[in-house]
Amino acid sequence: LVSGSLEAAQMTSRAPRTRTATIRDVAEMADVSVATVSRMFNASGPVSDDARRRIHRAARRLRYAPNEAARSLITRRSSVLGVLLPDLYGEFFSEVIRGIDSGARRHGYHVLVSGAHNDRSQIEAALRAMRGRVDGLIVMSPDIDAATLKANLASGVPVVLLNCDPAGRGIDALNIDNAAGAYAMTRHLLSLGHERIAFIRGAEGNVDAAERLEGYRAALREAGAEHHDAWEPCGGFTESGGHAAALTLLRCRPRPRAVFAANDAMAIGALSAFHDAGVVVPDEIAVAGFDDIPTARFTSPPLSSVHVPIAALGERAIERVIHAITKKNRHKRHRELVPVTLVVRRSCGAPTQ
Amino acid sequence: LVSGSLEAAQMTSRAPRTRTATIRDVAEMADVSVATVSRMFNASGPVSDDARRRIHRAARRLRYAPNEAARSLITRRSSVLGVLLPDLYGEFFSEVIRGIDSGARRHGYHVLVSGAHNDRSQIEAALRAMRGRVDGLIVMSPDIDAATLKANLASGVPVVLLNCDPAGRGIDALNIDNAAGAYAMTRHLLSLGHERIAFIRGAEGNVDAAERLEGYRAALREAGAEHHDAWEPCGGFTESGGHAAALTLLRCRPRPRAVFAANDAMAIGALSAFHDAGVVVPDEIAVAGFDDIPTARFTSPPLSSVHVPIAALGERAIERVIHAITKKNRHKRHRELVPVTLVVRRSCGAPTQ
DNA sequence: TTGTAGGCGTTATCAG
DNA sequence: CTGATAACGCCTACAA
Repeated sequence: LVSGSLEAAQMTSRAPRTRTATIRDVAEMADVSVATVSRMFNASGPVSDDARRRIHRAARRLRYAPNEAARSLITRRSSVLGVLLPDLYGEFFSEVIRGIDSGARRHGYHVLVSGAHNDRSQIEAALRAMRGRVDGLIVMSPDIDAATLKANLASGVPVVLLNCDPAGRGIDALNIDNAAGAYAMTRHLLSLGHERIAFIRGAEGNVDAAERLEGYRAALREAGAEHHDAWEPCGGFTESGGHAAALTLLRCRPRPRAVFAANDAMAIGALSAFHDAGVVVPDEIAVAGFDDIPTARFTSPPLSSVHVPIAALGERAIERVIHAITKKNRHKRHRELVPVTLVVRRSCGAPTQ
Repeated sequence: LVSGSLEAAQMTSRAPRTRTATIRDVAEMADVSVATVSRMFNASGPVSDDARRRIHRAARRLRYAPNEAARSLITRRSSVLGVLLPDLYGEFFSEVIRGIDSGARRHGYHVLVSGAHNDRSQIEAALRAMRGRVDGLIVMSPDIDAATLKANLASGVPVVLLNCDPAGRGIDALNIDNAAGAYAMTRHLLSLGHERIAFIRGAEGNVDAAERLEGYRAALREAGAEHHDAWEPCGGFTESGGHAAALTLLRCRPRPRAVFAANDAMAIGALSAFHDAGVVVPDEIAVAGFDDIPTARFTSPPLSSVHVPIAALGERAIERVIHAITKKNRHKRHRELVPVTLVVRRSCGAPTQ
């Protein structure tokens, strides 16, 4: 009974705000029809200055905000873009998201993220859950195939594949120019006179990892340089993986003169392993990475790397989805390669810098 | 005319999928009422095995997925949680998001992110845009005040402040135990015999930065250790800021014997500065950081740091919002401190390890 | 166990 | 310039 009366008191004290205001409330208070209110909020038709003023005042007093669910029910668009992520690789991931977010904001979209999908069933579940909540989708899960995508997507939702195997035709794809980057870095290492160059591979089954490996091999092949399978340990894209791989490499005979890691995290792990083993970089062994994450310029020695405009990648992806949403018909689907550049610092033993 | 007939042909070939299926289509094909279909999908009432089978089949053939907009219009919930982020600090940020995402997923929620808000008006815009699209909110913008929050939020949307100034009463807050962590690390440095300890401050106006500074000062004061204002340069939480601050410190007389950075990124910048200057860590100067990001164990020398369970922080935040959503009434709003631990590696010159 | 019908809050199409 | 009013797709009493 006591609690009952307390409740009643509370109800009374804040009675006017018991329900969030609707367009109808605003219309009533401003003494116009809901249609007029709607027209004003969407700039979708003429509204007299007088009505405009009254509506504005009423809306502010009622703290009115349109119900987005109702809007998108009739509009058939949510202004939300979905982003499907793989297991996240530290700084690389955070940069991509930053780019995606800023791009989306600039175009008036929101971002719905869903990360850490390992197996296929999880991806399918995420895909289904996004259905109907998003106007477009950016997919970054390397191991998804076009068929799965099509099967679990609401037909008509534009998709852009980011860093995925673009094998499935008919889907927009955006990729880093991994092969060219790895090729260029390997050539650079070769040009420095390092003959025996090892490579620390990225995650198994990852497209970026595979393409980078390919670029490395192509450069070596072309130069007719020495090469052994043992010089290609896998580091899984993590610092600890790179550390372990570097230790393996140290035991190789002949020992490689340079180590090119498929990403910076692994290169950092390798740097630490060499340091602990008392092997001096770059004098005894040169090191290079891929991605050029912010930390790269602050390792000891500073890390040479292949610069990837990570945030720009995210922004570009956003632009592609939005383009697909806007001009849904007759826009050609194609693969786009984002160019990379070499950043030479001290870890690779180049004379300058 | 030609194009007209082409169009017609296309329409014919894919006529059945011209419009995404609704619950009504499923009901018709399964020869039941929409109510029965709804009951089955929401497990909100009895459905005979026979009907169940037919509905299931129809839904699959039609590739039916409920329209979320319509659902949340009537249900008044979207199963979406909003996350408001500040400018993003690399790895720290990506770890938090990972925790948030995994926590949300486990509870059947989606995550709508919105990042990089600097000034107040941007925050307000983001807040307003989230209105009505989210069931709850996690706010990580340090410079937002409770009043702004209340003014721009739909009333009734639960909020959890993450790493923000919890000054505003009546709002849930989750904070790292910054003071205790900084205090403990400073004590540790002191116990190692380092008398002159400098501190690289984080971003201006950031709560974490302020609390960490406070912990450092408290320990120094308590020990009666030497202290100069010049020993507290600001590094803005970035690697390059830490680098610059370290250079400043090197010019101090007397020169500090240890440097405690308010986060690991700055500590890494400092490490690099000392290395370049030929100052050996930890022999000539000890270094310690805060956060214990993954990279910390791979710097040279490995970085001593205050370990923050970053991902766990995100998960905990999710649990708090969801709790608030579920038992909206009578749940006490309070501040919660996440405990931190000391991780001693080689950079601080401790004898072991 | 099932079906009917009345909203949920907006937008959009018409007449005025 | 303005106002009725019909959707949008779904949930949920209530009745059968």
